[in-house]
This record gives sequence, C-alpha cells and structure tokens, in this order.
Amino acid sequence: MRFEPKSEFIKVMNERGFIQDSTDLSNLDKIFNSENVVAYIGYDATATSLHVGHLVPIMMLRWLQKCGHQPITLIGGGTTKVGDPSFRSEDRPLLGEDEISKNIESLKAVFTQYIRYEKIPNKAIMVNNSDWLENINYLNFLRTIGKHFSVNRMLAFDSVKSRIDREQSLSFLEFNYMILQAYDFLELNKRFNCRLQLGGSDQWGNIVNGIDLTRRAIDKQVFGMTCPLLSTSSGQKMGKTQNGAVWLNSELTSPYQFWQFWRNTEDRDVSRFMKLFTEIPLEECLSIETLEFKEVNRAKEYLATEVTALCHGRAAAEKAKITAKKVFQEGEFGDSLPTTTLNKADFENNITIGQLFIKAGLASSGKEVKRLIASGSAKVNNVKFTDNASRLSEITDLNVIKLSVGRKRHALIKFKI
RNA sequence: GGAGGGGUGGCAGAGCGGUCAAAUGCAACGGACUGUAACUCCGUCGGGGAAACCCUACAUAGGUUCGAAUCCUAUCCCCUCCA
Repeated sequence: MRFEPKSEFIKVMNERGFIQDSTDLSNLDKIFNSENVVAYIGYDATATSLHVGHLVPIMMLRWLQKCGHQPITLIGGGTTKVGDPSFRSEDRPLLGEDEISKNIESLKAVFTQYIRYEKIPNKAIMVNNSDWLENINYLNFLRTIGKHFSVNRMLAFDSVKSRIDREQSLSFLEFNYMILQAYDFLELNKRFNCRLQLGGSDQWGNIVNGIDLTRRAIDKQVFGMTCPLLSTSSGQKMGKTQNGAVWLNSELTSPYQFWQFWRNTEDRDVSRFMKLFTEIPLEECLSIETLEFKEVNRAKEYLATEVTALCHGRAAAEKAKITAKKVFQEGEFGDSLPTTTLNKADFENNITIGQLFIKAGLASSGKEVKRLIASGSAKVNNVKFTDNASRLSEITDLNVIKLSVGRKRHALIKFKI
C-alpha cells in the first residue's frame, strides 16, 4: 500500500526523493496538514564551509519554509567541541575556539542564502547550542537527562557499533555526543515547540535519541526525518573533485567551478539531482528521464545553472554558464575562469611557464607539471605546451593568457606590471 | 601489572638487510573513445630543479652495518590475551 501524503510539505519531500527514513510518517503528515510546524537541522562547525553533501537537508528546510512552516537552523557551537563519532573510525581532532567561531560565520552565510530569516511571518530562527550547552551543570544534567539513556542501547546504534566492533577506541567525550544532540532537540522543543528534526541518514541514531529523550523527559511526541546521503549512480561518494570537496562557499569553490561540478553530472543522476537540488517543477524533472542523450546534455546546463543560482545567485550562475560556453564551445577565455594575477617578483625572477601552472592551481608541484607536459595535456592559449624550460619573458602578449590541463581544467593568468 | 602482536605513501595493505621512492587494490590526475556523461582500455601518481642532479620518506630518537622500512636499544601510540 502506497503512502499518499496529504500535506504539502510531506508530499514534496516524498515525490522529490528526500525521504530516506522517517518516524511515524503518517502522523507527521497529519500534523503538517493541520498546523504550522517548527523543524530544525543542525550542523557542527567542523569545517570552514559546508559542501554539496550538506545541501540536501538544507533544501528540505527551504521547502519547509516555502510550505509555510518555520525552520530553525542550529549551529553546533557547543557540540563541535565534542565531535560527532557517527560512522567515523577515529576520534575527531579537537578544534579550538577561534576556528570554531570562524566556521560558524561561514555556516551562517550559507544558511542565509537558502533560508529567509526576516520579513516573513514564518521567518527562520538561527540558534547556537553553545547557548545552552556551555553552562550545563554536570551532576544536574546527569540526573535529569542522563537517567533517560541506556548505555546498552547507545552501544547498539549502527553509528557507533562498527567502531565498537572493531575495537577502536571511542572516547567518553565523543560517546556523549548523541546525548547532547538529543538534548538539543528537547531544548528546541521547549523553547520553540520544535517538533521535527531533519538530517542526513547518518544522523538517524542521534535524531532517534532526541525523540526518545523528549518523550521520556517531557512526554511529548516529536519526529525525525532523514534524507539519503548523496552518491552518484556509479556509487561514488558525491561532492569530490580534483580539488577536494565542492564547497558552498564561493571563496573555496568559485561559482564557475561549482557550476562545472553540476554540469558534469552523470546522465542517470540528472533527474534525481534536479528534484533534490533545484526548485524546477516536478514534471519537468521527471521528463528528463525520457530525453535523448543530446537533450540530456542540455539538461545538465539547466541543472547546473539552477543549482548555482540558488547557491550563488542568478547573476553568478548566468556568468558561469556563459564562461563555460565560451571555454568549451568556442575555445575562448571566459570571465569567470579561475584567474591568477602575477606580481612584480614573478617578473623579476622571470619564472618558468611551468611555474605558472602551479600558481594557477592546475598542478600541485613542478613534478606534476612535467608529467602533464610529458603526457601532452598542458596547453597555453590552446597550443600544446612542450618546452618546460621556457620562461615568462618569452611570452609576447602581456595581457592575459589561458592555461589548460586536459580538456576540462582551465585558468587565466593576468599580468600586472 | 604480566604475556604477545602491531604502527609503511590520500586510504587499504605487501615487503622483513642491498636490485625500495617501496608490490597490489582503491581514490586521484592525464590520454584514447565520447556528449565537458557513463562504461572500457592505456599511462602517470614524494619533493626541488630548465637540466645535470639533489633532498626528504616506511611512529619518534639513537645504534649495529660498506648498506636498514627490514636487525638492536629506548620512547610514544594502538590491539589481543591473562590478572
């Protein structure tokens, strides 16, 4: 028997493929259908930016708001100091205060891109769990919260089980993480009547603990819903490129690179990604599945532009699209290619052209440049570059040059006397 | 506290005196094929240098040896069993 959601939100989640797991979905649907619901997602400030893997839960929250409900974005300023051990084989390195507060700012910037925090009735709330975690009284916490947790049960959760099974140490510090996250949920319920926690499927254990705690501590029913963790159809973990993760922060991954990432989506994933990462109407997303290959290829541009527009704004997305067109179809330069400007010292030292590849981020070492030259994949202004000994002074046009590695990786070098 | 096993490249995991910048697999990068796709196949994969060539690396610090990832000593960390 298929589940037919009544509420707008659950319906969207369901048909666009957001739901991996949910507690009591039919009841949740009823509530969504009759009331305004407050829901939250939480992210720890463990990295300088979020990456595309984090995007799905954020999109869930965005839809939630669109459907008239109220989102809470929780920043784990407190829990970051503990470290989530879920599905990790080793302890996380402990982050310092400075780093954490820097990361928090970056997180906020991403959230505000997707979610509205002002001027509408159901404007979102931003909270930081350090507000209530920092000053917890240990004994008091153990007696009121700790008593609701069964260690036996905690050990049985998949998220830590493999760690235990493999006899890898799980510090007491990290073991407490799920309790703290559970406590967050309870706290948000008390403060804002928050009744739903969203998250990636790796968060299931933590979410369920929060639900149980809220029931035991204050006898209220709250809900959890997780989305699938991203992977491509060929089974790759998603969001990785030659430069590492694809970040949502434009300083770390430029809009052009971001656009390129989506442009290179596999055929089989285009429709699925449209449903998850854009607001393109469902029918249109579904129609992709029946397209001929040539049209699928066009659809990837559409996908890339829409995802980029959400993340970096419409203008940046269009610009990235135009650059891509120039670079790939016309062999031209394109404004939003990664650009490096040379400084005076480079001229004085008369560095080698090979070094330019390193400066442009197309190669990580001189050795690599050599390899690229040897394989014939390094190009300067679309001409195969073969002479590793050539130097800057041999460049005749001191305006701008394009460096390329392979067919896909391009960068510009600009000159400034 | 006692006995034993182990710490190797981004990861996994061989090597156990020289031919080791270190097998193999994964990841990554490049090429062929294409559609800026997937699949498959091929190549590359510590760093500096235009090059000759040089420099770091097999937990850390010493030692033995012509020569050590490989042997010895100490230290740190992880695991197993016993108490």
